[in-house]
Amino acid sequence: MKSAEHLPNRKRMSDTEKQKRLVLIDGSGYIFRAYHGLPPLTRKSDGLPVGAVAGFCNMLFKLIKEHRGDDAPSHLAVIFDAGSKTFRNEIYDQYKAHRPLAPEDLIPQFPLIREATRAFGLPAIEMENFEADDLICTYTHLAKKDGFKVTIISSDKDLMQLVDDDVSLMDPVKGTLVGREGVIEKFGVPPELVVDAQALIGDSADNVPGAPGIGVKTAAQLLLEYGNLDAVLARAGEIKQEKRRQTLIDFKDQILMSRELVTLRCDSPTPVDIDTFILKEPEQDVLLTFLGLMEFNSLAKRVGGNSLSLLQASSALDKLPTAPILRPLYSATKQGSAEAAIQPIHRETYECVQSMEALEKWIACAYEAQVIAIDTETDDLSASHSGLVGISLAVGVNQACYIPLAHTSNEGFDFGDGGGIEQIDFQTAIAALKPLFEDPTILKVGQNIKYDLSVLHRHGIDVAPYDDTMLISYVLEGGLHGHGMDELSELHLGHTPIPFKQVAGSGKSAKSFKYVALKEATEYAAEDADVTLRLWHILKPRLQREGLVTVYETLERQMPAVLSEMELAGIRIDPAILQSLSHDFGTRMNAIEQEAQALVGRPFNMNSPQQLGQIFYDEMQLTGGKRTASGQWATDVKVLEEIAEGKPGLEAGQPLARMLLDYRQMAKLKGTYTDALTGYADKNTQRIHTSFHLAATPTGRLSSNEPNLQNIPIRTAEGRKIRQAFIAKPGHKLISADYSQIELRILAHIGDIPQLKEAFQRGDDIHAMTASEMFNVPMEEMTSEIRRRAKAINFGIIYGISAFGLSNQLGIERGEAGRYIETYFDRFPGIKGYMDATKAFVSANGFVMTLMGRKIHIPEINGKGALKSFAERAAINAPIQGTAADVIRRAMMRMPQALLDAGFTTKMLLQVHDELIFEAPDSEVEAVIPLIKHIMSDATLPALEMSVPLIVEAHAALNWDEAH
DNA sequence: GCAATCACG
DNA sequence: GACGTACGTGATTGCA
Repeated sequence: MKSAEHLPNRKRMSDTEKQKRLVLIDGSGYIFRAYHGLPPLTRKSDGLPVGAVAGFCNMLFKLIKEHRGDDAPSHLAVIFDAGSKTFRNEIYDQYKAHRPLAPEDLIPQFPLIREATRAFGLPAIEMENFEADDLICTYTHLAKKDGFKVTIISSDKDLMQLVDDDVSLMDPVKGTLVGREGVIEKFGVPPELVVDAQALIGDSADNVPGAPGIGVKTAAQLLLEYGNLDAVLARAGEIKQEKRRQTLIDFKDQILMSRELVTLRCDSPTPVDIDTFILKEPEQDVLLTFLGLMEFNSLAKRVGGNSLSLLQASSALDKLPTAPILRPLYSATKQGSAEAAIQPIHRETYECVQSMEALEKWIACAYEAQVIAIDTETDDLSASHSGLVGISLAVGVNQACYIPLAHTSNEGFDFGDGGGIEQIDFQTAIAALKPLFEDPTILKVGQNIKYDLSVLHRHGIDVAPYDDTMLISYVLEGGLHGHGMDELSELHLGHTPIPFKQVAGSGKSAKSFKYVALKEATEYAAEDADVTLRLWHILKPRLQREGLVTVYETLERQMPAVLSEMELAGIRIDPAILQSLSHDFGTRMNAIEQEAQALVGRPFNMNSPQQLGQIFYDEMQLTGGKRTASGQWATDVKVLEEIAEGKPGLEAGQPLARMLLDYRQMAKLKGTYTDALTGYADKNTQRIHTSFHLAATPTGRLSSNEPNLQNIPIRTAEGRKIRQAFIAKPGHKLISADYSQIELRILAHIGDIPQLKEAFQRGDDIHAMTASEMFNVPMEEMTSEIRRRAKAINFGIIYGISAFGLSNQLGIERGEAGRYIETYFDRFPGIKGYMDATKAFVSANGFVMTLMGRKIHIPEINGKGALKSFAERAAINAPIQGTAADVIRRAMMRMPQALLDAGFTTKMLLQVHDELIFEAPDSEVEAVIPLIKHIMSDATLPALEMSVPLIVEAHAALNWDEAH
């Protein structure tokens, strides 16, 4: 064995200078082995997946224990892959392109595993754009120059190219050392020819093409015969076997590229010096704290201590270098963080940063703090267009600053010179902040951070990692109150931040933030960052205490980045179509208005419900009209339709009601859509950029505003014309993919209704099936009217049905509606059971939960009478609507990476509750649709297996109307 | 700033 | 027995 060979050498050296031995561990390989080798373990207190972390810790523990004594390494480091893309993707975009995505429950464990490494007192090394193998190669070369012996622990055969007298490779599975002979055994060539051999052989796992038809044997034979790859290629013409000769000539470029791909780089940047790899015992309290927090109790015992309680562990917390994902968990135990956060606000301590020296000082503080709050100020409210005016940072309680970047005193006349205001050059400041904002070890906290992500992205900064206090609050207290900063500040800090109105004015006198004087701007903006950081200290630890970490991590945290990308992409419209529709609607409205005024005999406002009530009930003397809640005459569609039908007492209003119905429809379409939408379109790109709100609804649904693209007409033929104006850019198609009947499917699953589940599994018409069950009509004899009634009942159930509501919807007697409901409950008893259980649960707890664990608070359940009934219906609806919302969120979070990994450039543009809209190049349409369907259909996996299939329908077309 | 209306899921 | 209702959004308009 190798060690015997080197024994004399080492002994001799140990008299004077001990032989330095470096062990480099391929951490990424370890992760996957740990993950696949263990059952999917989760942390007991909050369900965070930690199986791979546990396996990894066990391996490190074993490794350290085994490497004590005589031939113990003097230096050791664990090397990781930094990301999925490296310089090799620039050489060959298909490199590793067929690799499957990391499993969902493994992703949050990557940062934890780096943390585990540090807790064991070992350096965790990675470098963006390079693979772990490149770093291993680089450090190996450096170490050899320094007189080290190197052992690489990895099962990756690529590393065999590094083996020589001073470098050996250890297979962690078999525990065997691979030396020169081992390499020859594997490749048939010595280590120095491994790269040439791999270039010929290729690698299907990494998608390295190599030379078609040439395998290990042939490669070795060729290389040994000609000496090396260059010689093989140069003398390819001499090869006798015709096919082999032709392959080597035809695929020369591909083989050379393959060699470039498999050659490890020994010149990658090195984040730290080898000296820092010097091996030392782990600090017991730090390691035990980590193991305690991970709740690895048996390993903690083996390491030596009794397992520590979180509180006892807190003294060790500050010694632990913390990765962002773990930091918040530690903070849960930090007495004082949350307490410090409620100290009084001192705005006078905020600093206005006007020089690079000052900015560099703040950036240094930010690195020290590791968790900082950021906030951007802009010249208007639209994240996709507004200009960046300044940035504020908070690094601690009352430690906040504002960095003005584009302020000016030339109000109304922006000469771009700042009007003599002293501020750092815009690009210089951006360049200085970019590394901080993108540093993977610094957690950036924002309040509604989607806005800041969008603004900063347009200046070349991709903020990561981040937390969002608005979303943390939403997870903790959704349904109890709003989640805007001012409201949260009042609630948790008892502090009223300076209202925006106070600094920028409101209404007509409102001015852009760039004209706000620096003193006021600093107080306002720095306070926002200060408050945000304080809120984070108070709210984030509660996620863990209340068992909501997984909900936050899997349903919220990625959404700001996903939505920011969608909003910035926007969707293209054809203004000519909208203008032509506007003109058409306008002409017809005018004609109707003339007619109606002639009929009434005087001018009146067609848009005034009040005047209409007067005309119908005072002047025309109609009887039997309804009134609204506030006592006005009701003139909504329902009432107008009754009048238009000419019911007794209402005949006189018939012609006018018809006119109004037509007028109203067109006024709505023109005013809300055809006129307004063109105004939202970007002049250059003709694209509309909506804003999605993540914390607007109690159920987890998104909302869309400015403009609302979730209520574009579809139900009438006239309305659908508006959808035709939403188009794909040239060479592209829009793809609309929507979940079919998702809420009813979720109801079938939650209520465990056998007939519904079976019908969905068979793919039956669900409303017809319901009708058949309820009304004892065989499917073959189903009429559209009976089916319509059943459909209304199905929807009614989702809304927390009442006889009144159903009778209203179907236009039938209340008693009859009541009998329908009884029949329904009789046929589907599971639904009654779900409704009763939900009512009991919400009464006892004040909230209900979705299948994915999102809490929806319904405080009104403690009210009386109508308020309580209202709350009960909301409680019945919330888990259904909320689970559907969770499902599409999961799909959305996975979609961008899935598209990217599969090599598509298709972009996700819009979400409309159960539908996603994409823009795809024509060449991708056919292949991308199955991927989209797959991501959406399987969105609940692996966390939740539905007993009903989630079916997704998708179509592509040039416009939204035809795609749907 | 609220009420009424109506567009969507 | 009265209450007053279908669940969840956002935009526009009129009117105080």
